[in-house]
Amino acid sequence: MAKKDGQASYKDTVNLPQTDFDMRAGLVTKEPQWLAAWAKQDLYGQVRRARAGSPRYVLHDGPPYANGDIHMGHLLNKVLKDVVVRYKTMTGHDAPYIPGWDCHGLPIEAKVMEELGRSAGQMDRMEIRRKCQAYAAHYIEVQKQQFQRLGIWGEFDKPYSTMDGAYEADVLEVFARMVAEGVVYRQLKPVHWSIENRTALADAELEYYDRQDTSIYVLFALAEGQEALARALGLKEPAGELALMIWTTTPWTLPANLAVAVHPDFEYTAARFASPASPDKKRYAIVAKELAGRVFAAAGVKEYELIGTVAGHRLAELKLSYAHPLIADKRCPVVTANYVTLEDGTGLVHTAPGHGLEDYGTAIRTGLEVYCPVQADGTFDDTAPEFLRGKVVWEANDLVCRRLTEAGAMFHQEKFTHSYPHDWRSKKPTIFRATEQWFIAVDEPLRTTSRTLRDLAMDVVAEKSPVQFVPAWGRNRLAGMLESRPDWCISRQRAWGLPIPAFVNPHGQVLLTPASVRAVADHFREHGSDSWFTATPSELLAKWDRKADTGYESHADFTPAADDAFSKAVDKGVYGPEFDPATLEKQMDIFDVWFESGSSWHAVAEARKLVERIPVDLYLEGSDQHRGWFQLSLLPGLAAGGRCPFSAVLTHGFVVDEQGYKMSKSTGNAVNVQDELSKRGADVMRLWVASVNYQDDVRTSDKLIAQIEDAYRKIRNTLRFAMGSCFDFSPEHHNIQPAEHSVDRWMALELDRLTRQVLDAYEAFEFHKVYRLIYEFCTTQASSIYMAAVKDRLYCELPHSPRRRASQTMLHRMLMTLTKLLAPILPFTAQEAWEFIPNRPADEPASVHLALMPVLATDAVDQAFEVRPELRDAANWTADLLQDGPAVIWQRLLAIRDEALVKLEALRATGVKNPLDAEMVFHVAADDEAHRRLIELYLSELEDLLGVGFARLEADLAAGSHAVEYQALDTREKYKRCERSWKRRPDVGSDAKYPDLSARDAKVVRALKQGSR
RNA sequence: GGGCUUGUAGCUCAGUUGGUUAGAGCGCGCCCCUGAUAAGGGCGAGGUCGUUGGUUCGACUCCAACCAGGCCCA
Repeated sequence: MAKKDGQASYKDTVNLPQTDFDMRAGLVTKEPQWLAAWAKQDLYGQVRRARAGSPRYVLHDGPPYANGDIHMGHLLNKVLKDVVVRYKTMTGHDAPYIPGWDCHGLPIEAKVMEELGRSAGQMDRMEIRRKCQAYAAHYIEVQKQQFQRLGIWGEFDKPYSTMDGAYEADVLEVFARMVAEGVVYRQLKPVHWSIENRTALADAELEYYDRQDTSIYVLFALAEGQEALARALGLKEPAGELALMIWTTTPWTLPANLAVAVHPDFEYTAARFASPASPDKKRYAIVAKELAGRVFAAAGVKEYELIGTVAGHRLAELKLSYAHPLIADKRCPVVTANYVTLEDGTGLVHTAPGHGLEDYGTAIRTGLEVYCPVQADGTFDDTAPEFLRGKVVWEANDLVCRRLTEAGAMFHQEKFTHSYPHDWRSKKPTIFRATEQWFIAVDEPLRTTSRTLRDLAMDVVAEKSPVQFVPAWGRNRLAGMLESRPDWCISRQRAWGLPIPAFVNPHGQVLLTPASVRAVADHFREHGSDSWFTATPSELLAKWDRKADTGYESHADFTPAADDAFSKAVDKGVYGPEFDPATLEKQMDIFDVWFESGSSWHAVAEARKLVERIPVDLYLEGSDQHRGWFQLSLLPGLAAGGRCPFSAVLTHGFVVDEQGYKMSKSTGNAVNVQDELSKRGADVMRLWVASVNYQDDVRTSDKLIAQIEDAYRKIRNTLRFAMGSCFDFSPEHHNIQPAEHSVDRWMALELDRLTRQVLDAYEAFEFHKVYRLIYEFCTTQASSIYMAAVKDRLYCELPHSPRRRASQTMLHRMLMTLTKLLAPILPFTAQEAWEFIPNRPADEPASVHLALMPVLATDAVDQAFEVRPELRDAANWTADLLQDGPAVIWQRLLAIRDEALVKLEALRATGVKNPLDAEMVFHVAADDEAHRRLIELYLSELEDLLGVGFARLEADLAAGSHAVEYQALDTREKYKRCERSWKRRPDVGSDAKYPDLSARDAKVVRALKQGSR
């Protein structure tokens, strides 16, 4: 048919988009290729060199733990960091990023021990350490690959690792400074202890099994304050003995009893009863009123009488003391404690600070000694009552019970079964036993500032502090923890870690001075911390000048707290004079891993010269790190670095499932990073990260990520269409400023608006705003409105026509802008797009990652949006509404577009499926100059914005009307169709030579014919 | 149990100092285009703003309690 031929021939005269930028991303296969290419050309190195000398921006990496594959939490954290680093780089900063790994610690050691199984018992520390070292090294490599696959940029060739000798030496330097500040001390503290393996155990190493024990109710006879108590209770005559009744399931801890704890708010009463031991003698037992019934029922005592009540805090205030039931002449006090409950026992709690964490806390609070008569092998030492010395705690149970019965102190005993912690390796029951531990004092003045660590830390989180918290509540959360935190226990009794470089002399005195620590640090720097286990003290202290070391003297005035237990530990010889390396012995404690990572501000940021001195610009971690890395970097930073290590802290929430529940392997709701990655590619995952508001917990599932993939495609296709439309365009030769009343002008404004809002959002770390802004721009402004509108001129106008070139100018600018704005989030796609942008300006670098973010003409956006409020109401529009900012005029035009589209939709229902088969008539009143002029000026643009074949204006409404009325008409009978532009218009056929073309198209085809001759 | 924190359409997010029928994009449904085509466009239906009280002329917005999540502790 002739018609078909005509179509075919005109198609050759139309400027259809051309591009090789694939519609389908193929990220899964392409991304590894990009990575390989970038590695080959050392693109990261190029970027760093390009920014050398520029203002620094340092995001200091908090080290993930080197075990296992990365999970969604890692992905979230690392991508956020990468977006920050890339954005800062693109705003002209030199933004180095040194990724790190936390290597020491129990999870790896436990895993290694588990894998080794039974043979573990036979291994020495060095064997364990070597296995752990290999394990950590393996996962550093694994995670390094996985992070890089996500497009994370950084010094992956030279990452930091906490098991590196130089790093370890730098941690010790931080420690040495803290020793010099006088905040490091040693003190007893109860820990889970395995008698079998003579070692402290971590919670993870405990297994709970049922065990039968003896539970006993014991009467502690009052020694002092009987009368006062009798009065308080309202007893007429204390015609018998008053005693405090306690309950315990570990009789062997009674020798270490130092106090009885009561709850300040509970009511206590005196229960008069006939003692089974001496039925004729009346005794009064003090118990919590609410528990009295249960206690006597348990003992089978039916006859008793409750007399009077007294509040717990009164009991403490009365200065009572009781006679220790096992130790002659020993008197112990009544203290208060909030952890006392009414669930079990008597409401009075046997307190042995050497054998329980809560008891220990009470001891610290009330000044009790942390007394532990039980030795490492589970036997009692010589400070214990004679009948127990040398006996293991398990046999002591019966001995103690017998002694209590003999003394008439046993009220009742019974066997019972409970869940009890056992050593996971020996499967034997564990005990709580106080051992010497190292601490950082938070309430001792530093020697150089005379202020305590807690005070300094509270300054950092104070309202007026310059340290920035994103989101702001991070400040609060950190403050709450710092306010109430106890001294930091930094020692662990494990193999896989950095040794605390303390030595003991034959007198039992400990050597630990800034100089001795630094000497060991020197040794570690060269040989690694393994040398602690292989070298002799003399070798380790080779660089220590014993005579010159006055470190211990400088601590002569160190009297932390008016606390007996504390002073005693110091007196025990933390700093003593007699230290000959030849006679010293190494101590085997290692550091809490938090001390190692908490020193990274020095071991990395300062040691690697990222900054001359802290603070760095940003720490960015999950919200759990308020207790972890944020806090435990802050303390060493303040003590050893003299200041807070960070200028800003950014926190993100946790990755949870679609319903908002935490992800776990057991419930099977976890999203697997590798699966998603191999299905969708890194850029999709990165876009997901950017799309969520990380300040809260972020929900995810395969379904939700699939939705993000749709968004990715939309963005990609927006770029693609713009690229295709610019195939014959070069900004250098063809740039044309948008015509005054063109939709290009609007696009220019929209691009400026987008750019400013996106850059603002990046600055505020609000990446989900970046995402939303760009995405909505692509769907609405670019795709739905602009590109649809300018298609006709791009396709049908003469290639060099100003009308077409002006739109290409905008599209090209859009390409450059969008690609740059997207680059921090979609590094792969942005680079790919960058290379496909036709005729990139010569002053732009070969890689988008070397480029700088677009710069905005100042306040152009504001001016464009300037509006006079009185003109908001259409009834007030006058001719000078055209004096408003162009963005405001365009708001009105787009409103007109919306209303007209509804009419068009209605017309569609009558059979006009294609808008090109319709014409839009705008009706206004002749005296409504505002609307008349507006539509007149923009009539051709409205035609394209609506996608109709033809648009016209009629000033035929009643005078005084300020409305626009829309009429969508079917033109299939009325006008002929232009076979080139497919528009139905009155001017089709006006050129006799081209009867099937509109005037514009006839002119274009004529020109093309001439041109080709 | 405590500290911090979150709860607006199926999803991701907006909702300005409390003020008319709570918005956007996606998804979904219906339709169109076939010169962005494993693309593009139009229209439409979806919300008792976690619940319950309270303050107020008026509350998604302020207060309280509760419910359900999350992190960290105990």
